[in-house]
Amino acid sequence: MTLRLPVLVHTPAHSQLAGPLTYLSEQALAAGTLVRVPLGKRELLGVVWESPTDRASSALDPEKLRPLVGTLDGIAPLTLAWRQLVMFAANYYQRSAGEVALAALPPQLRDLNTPQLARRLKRHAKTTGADLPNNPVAIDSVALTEEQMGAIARFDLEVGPFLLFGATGSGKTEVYLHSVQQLLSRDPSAQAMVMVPEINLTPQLEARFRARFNPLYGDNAVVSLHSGMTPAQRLRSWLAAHSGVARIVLGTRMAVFASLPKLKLIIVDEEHDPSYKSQEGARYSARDLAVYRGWLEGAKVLLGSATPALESWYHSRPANEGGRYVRLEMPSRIGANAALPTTGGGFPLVRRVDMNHQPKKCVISPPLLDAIVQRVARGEQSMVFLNRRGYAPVLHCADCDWKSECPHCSAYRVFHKIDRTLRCHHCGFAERVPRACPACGNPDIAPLGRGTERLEEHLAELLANVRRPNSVSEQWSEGEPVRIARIDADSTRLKGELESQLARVHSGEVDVLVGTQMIAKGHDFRRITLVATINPDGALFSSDFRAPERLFSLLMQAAGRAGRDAGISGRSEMWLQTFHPKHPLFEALKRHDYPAFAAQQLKEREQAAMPPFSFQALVRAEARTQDVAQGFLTAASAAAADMIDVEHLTPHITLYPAVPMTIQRVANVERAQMLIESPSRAALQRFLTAWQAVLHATRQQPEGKGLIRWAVDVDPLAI
DNA sequence: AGCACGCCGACT
DNA sequence: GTCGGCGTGCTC
Repeated sequence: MTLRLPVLVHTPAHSQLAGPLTYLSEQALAAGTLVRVPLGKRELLGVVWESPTDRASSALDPEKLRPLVGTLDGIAPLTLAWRQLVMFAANYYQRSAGEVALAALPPQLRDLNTPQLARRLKRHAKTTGADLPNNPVAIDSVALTEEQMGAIARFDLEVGPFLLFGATGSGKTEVYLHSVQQLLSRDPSAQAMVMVPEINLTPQLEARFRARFNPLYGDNAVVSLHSGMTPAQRLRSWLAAHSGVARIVLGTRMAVFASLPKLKLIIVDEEHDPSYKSQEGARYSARDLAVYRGWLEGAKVLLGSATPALESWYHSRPANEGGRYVRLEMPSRIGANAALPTTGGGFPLVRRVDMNHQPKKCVISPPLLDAIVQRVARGEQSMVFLNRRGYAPVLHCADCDWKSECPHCSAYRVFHKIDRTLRCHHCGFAERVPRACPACGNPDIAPLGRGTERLEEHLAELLANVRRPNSVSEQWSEGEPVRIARIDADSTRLKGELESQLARVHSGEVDVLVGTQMIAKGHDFRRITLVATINPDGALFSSDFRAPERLFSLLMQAAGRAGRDAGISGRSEMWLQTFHPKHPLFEALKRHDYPAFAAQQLKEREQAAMPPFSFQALVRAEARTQDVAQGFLTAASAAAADMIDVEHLTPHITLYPAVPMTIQRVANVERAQMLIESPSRAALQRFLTAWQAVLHATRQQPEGKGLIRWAVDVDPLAI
């Protein structure tokens, strides 16, 4: 008998092909089976989405149904929980299930043909299980602190989800390792997933997990999953996870969709990090999906951070106040020297330089320069942090007021002195720096503002006459010049550059390190005793209501870079140059008091009815002209107003007017957006689901003419 | 998203 | 006279 199978294929949300397509099959295939199906002239990878149905899909001409090509033999069907996760993510983030499902599978699954795949599967089968150590080595247990033991015990006992609020250097990673170890030793088939925000952070975490778990469970026990891997590596990891051979999957946000049939534990490290929110395709939050997936699969979820996202912090308020997460606290730094009262718990001393009382236009204030010079003299390292790469953000002509605008975007091109280019950081357009003003011919065009390149140059000038003590003779007078290095996206473009530059810092070949947030995250610099931030004020009065939260967490992380070595932590310092030294954010930072900062922020958010006290979605539209982009949104909004009455949602949904995006034009495409807000997540979801059809319909209307695309961003991070 | 079909500008 | 630009439309 010929059966009809609903199959998901890669059909983007914009196509008219939503939902599963129906194919004919002679055999009943289990839901979750991977198949190949014809679509038009192409052959695509698909996932059988439900059990076979006899009922004819009403709308479709049965004569048009085509049989599926075949199944991907040797790969077990994806589990119900995985399919439910995909379904939930597709619904919640307003995308098609096919897009989410197929994006979650390794690309090689669709690219390889049947014999190629069979070869890969055979290789995979050979390497599995063969190398299990028959004599599990005793793991080298690290002595745990009281706080760590307390957190682990509660994690073991309670259900969760958990928020591990642990200071930088409090030993969160050891808690992760221990929890995973406990799980794997109790359950011989259980799997764990550990997520980190950035690819850069995977190698060191992988090394630590391998060192701990390979001796126990073999070389395939730990696999990674992130976009920096080759397609072949990704397939290998995916298969290891899917087949249950891999016990631990480490990865970036994409790992949240990995197939782990025996998933029992999910850890999200640095859970506050914005990288967990995808910014293209389905704009999902891997952290939020991790919590949902844990609930789906009955797996424990542990979110870890020294500066949790305000949403997570709010969720972890006491249960009797409505909190849903269990808060585990580890406030102390390991190895902190309590005998040094000035620093308190081994945290760096925060010093604020009031720039109102410094020489005008100075970049590095005299006291900060002096502090850096002192470190150099002592053979210690300093780190100067500026979150803007390039030499200068704008090039300017004082005569005619010309500025280095990008011809394709509503943004300035950044001056990169290293290769003498003006580069647009939005569309990539680059040109050689003109010798004279392109508008009026004035040869005297000047950089405005500064980035890391210019800061590096400036520091070199300021420190030109300073000598570091000669490593052999320790003689101040005969010393060598100060060695300055810069680490940012430009200096680490080539593969392996970041590692080699970090190694130079670690081995002491660098005295002063300049860099963007890249150097503030994750990497341990044991010999740095001074961290300075040049100009953090921008985020204090930003229109983005999340800017203070991001700044606080970035500064806390940056401060955490200083003096992780117990021996020197007592004299490490974090310097802030600011025109607002009394700002509450800096006051809280000085006390290393995240709870106070969070309480103040939450109060503001509550008064302004902003997340987490309201729920938001953003619709973005792109078109050749701003009028078309906004017109489409306005028309869809008007149509929604009618719809809302029907749905009885009016009191719960606020639709704001369509406005140009902050960067209105990128690569000659005009962008507009519209904010939708509701005090109820469920009401917002109901509205968006109903509105989806309206948006599609609006596109067919005259108002949709010329529209390039539109997309919904649920729980957007930046507005 | 692909991949077709389809109608208007600069080239062997 | 063709090659090719990307606008519109279709795929179980």
